[in-house]
Amino acid sequence: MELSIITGSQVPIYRQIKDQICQAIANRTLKEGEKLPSIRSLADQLVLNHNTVAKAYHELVKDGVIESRHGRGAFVLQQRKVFNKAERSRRLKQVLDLLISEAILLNCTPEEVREEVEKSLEQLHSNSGK
Amino acid sequence: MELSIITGSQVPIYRQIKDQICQAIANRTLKEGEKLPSIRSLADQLVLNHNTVAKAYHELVKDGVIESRHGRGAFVLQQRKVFNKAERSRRLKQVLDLLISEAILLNCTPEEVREEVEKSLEQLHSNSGK
Amino acid sequence: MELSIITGSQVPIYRQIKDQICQAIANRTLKEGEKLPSIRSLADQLVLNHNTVAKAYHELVKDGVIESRHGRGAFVLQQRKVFNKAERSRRLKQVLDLLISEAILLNCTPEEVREEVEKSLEQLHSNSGK
Amino acid sequence: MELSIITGSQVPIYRQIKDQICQAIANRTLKEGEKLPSIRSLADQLVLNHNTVAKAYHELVKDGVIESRHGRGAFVLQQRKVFNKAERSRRLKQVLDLLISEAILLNCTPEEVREEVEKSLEQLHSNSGK
DNA sequence: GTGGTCTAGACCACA
DNA sequence: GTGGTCTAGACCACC
Repeated sequence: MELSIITGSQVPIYRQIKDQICQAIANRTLKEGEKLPSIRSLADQLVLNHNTVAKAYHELVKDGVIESRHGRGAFVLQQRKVFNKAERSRRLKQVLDLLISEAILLNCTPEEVREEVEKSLEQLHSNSGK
Repeated sequence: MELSIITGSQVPIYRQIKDQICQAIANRTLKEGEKLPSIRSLADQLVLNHNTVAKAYHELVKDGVIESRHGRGAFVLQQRKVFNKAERSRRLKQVLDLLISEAILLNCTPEEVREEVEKSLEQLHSNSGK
Repeated sequence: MELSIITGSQVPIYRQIKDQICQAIANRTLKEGEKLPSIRSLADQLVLNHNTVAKAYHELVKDGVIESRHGRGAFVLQQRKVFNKAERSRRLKQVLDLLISEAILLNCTPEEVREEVEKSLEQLHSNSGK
Repeated sequence: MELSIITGSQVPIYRQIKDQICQAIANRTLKEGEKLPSIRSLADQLVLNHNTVAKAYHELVKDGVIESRHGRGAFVLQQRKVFNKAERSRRLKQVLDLLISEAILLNCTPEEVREEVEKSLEQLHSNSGK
């Protein structure tokens, strides 16, 4: 599995790891029942503190995405928690409020916001064909 | 002016104040040249420390949205600061990273994100014809 | 890094810190990508409250000079934010108003002001060839 | 006497009054022994709080530029306090340090700073022929 | 350990 | 009265 960390981003590192594992599961790079890399090996690979990776794994366990088997490692679970449409809409709206405020402050046109959204959405494209 | 603060939110209080003032200016609840409530009176009204309000106002000054006049108060600027394209792109990107991160976690399709963006963009439309 | 603070000065402490860090970067005492002292350690060293140092760092972040990484520290940015001509002019004007005000009070001739400006500009020369 | 106040400036209003009176004396618009407008009439004319004008006058008295005669008004003094060259240089340097820091932060060339200085110096020109 | 936010309260400069 | 700065100390998120 290939993960890439952007160190200057607003998104915390543990969240980037979490995001990318979710994405890998969604597009079936990581399949159900498959073993994840160990916390320490992933930390070494990404040159991170192992506590950072541990936090990401811990949240994935809490979210029911992976399962931690003592002494054996972490494994992708069969059942993924699914957010319903209303829940997804509600949670996206929180971030979108920030976006709109920033757009107002910067005096952007709606068109410009759409363009920037499209640019950022490319990261999601690989996830759309699943 | 009516502001509402959610204390338990992820979004820091000073940011909520900043956002709501921006929106008030955008929808012309606050007009150009108009005086904002004083830092301390707004702090009293929202039951906050005055430094929290001061921080919000200070950022608005830095962003060229309002002007602070020593001993007299803060006023909405007549002429907004112009951000260049690169700066607008840079600052939008910071928020968009959060959006994409959330979308990945929620397993949204790009199409669904576009829909939600369009819904939120309506707040911007009302302001774009002026 | 050696900073010196004058507590009785007209110039606020956080501004003195900001200025000296800018100058340290300009004369390459602080290099690109280098880590700044932590907020709290610098506050201890200068016998200041940590919030005062935080305010200086925060402004440097806003001005695109340094980058703050949560839990890791603050770092000199590789690539400086580019201000457009209008913005540079606007911000220089603010300081120049103070200069002219002082020159009037001291009854200086324009020629004398020019001489003093040239003396001070030498600090900028050393940085301009890079 | 014609005074003009810029309300959005960094320079406090009382200081703008002080500056312009000094300048008027220097270019002999106001002559020695001449009566200044009363505090309240000047406050009315400039649409200011009379305390603001009073503060300007009070500092001019303290600096030995004008004299306040109880019940009769304020008058320009014969003897103006003269700053020697070294003193002028020292006081200009304080403000010039701020200018250089800002120029470094904005990544200005020395040439650009000179241009902006020249623009601001035009306010001093009327004072140079005395 | 790091930075980010918030509170409480103080003192100063300006109008 | 207004805003600007600074201190002291708290709690949180991140690494």
